[in-house]
Amino acid sequence: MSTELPKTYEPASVEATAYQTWLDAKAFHADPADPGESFCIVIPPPNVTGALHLGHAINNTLQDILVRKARMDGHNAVWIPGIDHAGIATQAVVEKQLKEIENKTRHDIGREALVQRIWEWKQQYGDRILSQLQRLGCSCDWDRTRFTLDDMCARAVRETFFKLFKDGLIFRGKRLVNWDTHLQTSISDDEIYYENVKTFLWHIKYPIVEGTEGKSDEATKRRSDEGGRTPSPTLPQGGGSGSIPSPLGVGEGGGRPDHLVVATTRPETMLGDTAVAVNSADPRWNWAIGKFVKLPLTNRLIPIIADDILVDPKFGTGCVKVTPAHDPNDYAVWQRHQGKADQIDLINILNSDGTLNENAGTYKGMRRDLGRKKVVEDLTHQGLLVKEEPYETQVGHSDRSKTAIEPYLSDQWFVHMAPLAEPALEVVRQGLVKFHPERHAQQYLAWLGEKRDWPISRQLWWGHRIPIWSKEFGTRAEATTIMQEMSKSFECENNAARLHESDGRYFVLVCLGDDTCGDLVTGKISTILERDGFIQDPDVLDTWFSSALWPHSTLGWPEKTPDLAKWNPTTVLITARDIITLWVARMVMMNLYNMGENRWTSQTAEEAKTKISDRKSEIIRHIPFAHVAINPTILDGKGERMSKSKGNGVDPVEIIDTHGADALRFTLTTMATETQDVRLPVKKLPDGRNTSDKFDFGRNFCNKLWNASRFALANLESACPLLNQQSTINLADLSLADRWLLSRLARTVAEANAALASFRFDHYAHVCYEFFWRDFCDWYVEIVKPTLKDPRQAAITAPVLAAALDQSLRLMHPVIPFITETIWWKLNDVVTDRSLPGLVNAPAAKLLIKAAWPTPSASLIDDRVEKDFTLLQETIVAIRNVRNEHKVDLKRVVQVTIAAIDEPSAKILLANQQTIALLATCELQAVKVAAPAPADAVRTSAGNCDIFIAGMIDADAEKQRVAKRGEDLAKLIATLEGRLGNAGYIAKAPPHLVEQTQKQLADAKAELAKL
RNA sequence: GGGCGAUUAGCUCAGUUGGCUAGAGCGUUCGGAUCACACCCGAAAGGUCGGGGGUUCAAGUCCCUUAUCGCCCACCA
Repeated sequence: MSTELPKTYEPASVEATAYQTWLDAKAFHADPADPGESFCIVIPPPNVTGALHLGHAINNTLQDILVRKARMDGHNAVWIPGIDHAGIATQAVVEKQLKEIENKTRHDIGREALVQRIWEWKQQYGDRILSQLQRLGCSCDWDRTRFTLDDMCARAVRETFFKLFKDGLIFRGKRLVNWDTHLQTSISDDEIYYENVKTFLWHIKYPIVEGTEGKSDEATKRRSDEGGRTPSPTLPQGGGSGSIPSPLGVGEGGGRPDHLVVATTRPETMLGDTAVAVNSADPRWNWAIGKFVKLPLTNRLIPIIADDILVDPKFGTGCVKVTPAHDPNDYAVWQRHQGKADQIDLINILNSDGTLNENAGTYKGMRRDLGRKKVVEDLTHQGLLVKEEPYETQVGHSDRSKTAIEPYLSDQWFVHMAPLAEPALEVVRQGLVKFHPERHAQQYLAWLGEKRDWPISRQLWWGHRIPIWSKEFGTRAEATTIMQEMSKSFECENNAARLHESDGRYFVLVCLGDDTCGDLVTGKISTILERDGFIQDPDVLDTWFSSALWPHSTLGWPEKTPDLAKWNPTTVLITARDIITLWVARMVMMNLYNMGENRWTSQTAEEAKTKISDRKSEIIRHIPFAHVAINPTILDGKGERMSKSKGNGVDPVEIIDTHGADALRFTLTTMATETQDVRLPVKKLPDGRNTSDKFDFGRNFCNKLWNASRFALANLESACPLLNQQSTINLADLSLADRWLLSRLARTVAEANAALASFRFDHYAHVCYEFFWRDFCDWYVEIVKPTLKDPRQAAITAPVLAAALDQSLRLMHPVIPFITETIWWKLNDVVTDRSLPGLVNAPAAKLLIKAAWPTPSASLIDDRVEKDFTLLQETIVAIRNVRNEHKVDLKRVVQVTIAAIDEPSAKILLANQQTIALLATCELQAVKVAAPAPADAVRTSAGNCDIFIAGMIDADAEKQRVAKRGEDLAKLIATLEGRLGNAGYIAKAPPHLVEQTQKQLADAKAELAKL
């Protein structure tokens, strides 16, 4: 017997073999020259820092489903795998290791050595991630595995940076960044977490100075130079007598106070204050606008300005100290007032390590917490501290170093977003890029719509080094001259130079797009530059900069490769919703920019809209992907997001060990709904590994498939002679069950197609489950058991069984590839041709992964057949039901008489009486219209046919059963009568519904009457 | 504070444009070692669809409101 298959499906014994077979057959490998419609998915590259968890498992399972389906559809399909170098996260991990094992910092070993160590680390952990994907069954084209820091990606990064620089979209600027004083790097907003900290709100007196004599600060000078205009034209005259009395700082003389009070949680930052802001509509303070205060401890004079955005008069004292260099809101004030009459200064008081610098005067060198203590002490001594009130606030901390972040003014590189964002917004608005579910587009549009400039420099060593060399010159003229000379010697188009002015200093910045196109004699351009005193920027790029290029950089861009021509735009991106902004939006921007012929940008929304409307067919070739499908978030048992940083991630390999890869995949796929996140309680095994009962669902399904296949294979083998002399089978030769099964099969394939086309993975898994377990196993297989033993009947049944199994395996292969592939080989051994000519086409294939997707003839879908079969099912269930209620022994054959409602029903039931007898363990006495009820028989019904079962002796059980049915009917009748009694219903509801209700009522009444 | 989502059986979730006596799996109860499968088979119990309004002939489904939970964004000196 060919079914030496074990009774229970053992994933471990087949998975490795199947996977190796696919690899050996190069089944994952794609060639752009091959025929077939392009289908491409690029993997969301997992961070090299961590092992994969179940969140990755669901994401990659869904991708694998689509790519396997596409392959079976005959598309030229490729799935590009890869890993992200994850800048700060990776460097932090290796630095931590360095500290723990060797007690060294990165400065001890230097840039090159550290980067070398990170590469070693990457090798080890990157391989682990790839092997996890392989255990999961991912059919990635491993020959095309990329790393965001490899040479191919680096080339794309340099080229992109260069183009952006040349187009003026990259600029250098001083910005307030989130500064990690420990790692001494800027970090992005998403790398910050907030902690509640109990501190104080200190209220500090700032004395008001009448007049402006004695002031010497720049801002005042500038204002004087500009003619001493009134700072705030909206200032109402004679304020101060307003109805709100000032509780604080009322001076002895007159009605006006001689000082104002500000409140702060960070008193040490007052050393960098450059203004005090009030609301122009606040009568308590608006009279003071334009005056000055003497900043305590430093004795600098700083202006009182109006800023209605910053200051909420209802909050606190109504006066806000402004420290532009150390607070994001205050920085915004500085920006708002730049170039205006009341522009203010910007003073940085911190060093990059978080200590106070020379601008902090006598506090220089102190750490920020010490400085704070000292400032409070000194203010207290001077009697300027009004109040110290307990206060709880949230302080941002670095995700990596766990230390408090500091808003810090620093030189950074930025990408100017607006011109890139407009086209990216428009392609989504116009539906060239579609989100699934659609609502996620909102987040994308909202975020991108802000067009906030993108800070791309990171003070790290691990990453793409910024391809800029710079040198300072004494004067603008000198710098300009050098620029001109350089432009002569730079024949190559791939380099650009620009003059940069900062704080009155002049720099020449040179961006090298392609360092290799220098003079062949003198060598690389960078070498020449460095010889001339230019130095390369020490910073590296934000990881997202390289990730943003992923859909084209992985395919070889900027080279015009066959891969790129074939597979970009890619077909669909599947990702988690938390990186819609950081990643998805940027990919859309950069693909449009890089792949568009003329590095297209748009200054206005209108311009973008017009261009895209007019040239849709062209633009559609420049998007990175046509669809973005968002997969659910995996939560742990407590409902918290599974993530590496939280440490609650579960390794999919542990689940695969206990349940099998297919069970994991199938279960996760049923959970991939559009709305719900997936809550996955896990439990610890004695050996410390995790597992979860949730995956029993998938494991059971696989086991069912395994055993149904064992049954089918054993029976097909014995029917083999019949199969090989197979003659054409006509629909008319088939039994009701055969035709029903084929109808259900065809319907299921259609539903699966629709589900996958709309990224409803849960629907796909669901229809597979229903068809295979419920229809195929529970009904069809049970019905054909005796048929298969009769050679005459088996001549029809066996081919149908073989075809149905063949199609089922194809249908389910994308979600459960290992088990279906393994069974496929066995099926190939037993029956070579499973086609039913004209009905089911089943082209032979050695490997299922390369087989054709099922395409049973649509004409097989037959509502009439399905309805007739339902009558058969209901009849059987009704008899089983009564048997169970009466506790009839399973083996006891009961006598049944069926009084059919009409001739067609009688005909169906009569034709299938053997099936009824078999599945309901009964003997049919009579099946005909209006058959008389035998004496002492219990009555039940199905499809309005009366079913009489003789020999039921449990009177109590019967009484109960009848009573319950009577109650149900009474309820139903009341509902239906109510509906029909409603004049509106009769008048307005569609006639077929009214008719249906009337019929239901009549049937219910008739049944009740018979009870 | 703004945006999005969720709330349906003990648990985890489906429920397509409003039109069923609201479904599934697990769990529970009853019956079963039947020769594909006990990771199984047959059957049953279990829900006024978070609360309150409204629209409609008809609401789990649409609108308003409210409560609770989750996520994203912006964050109060």
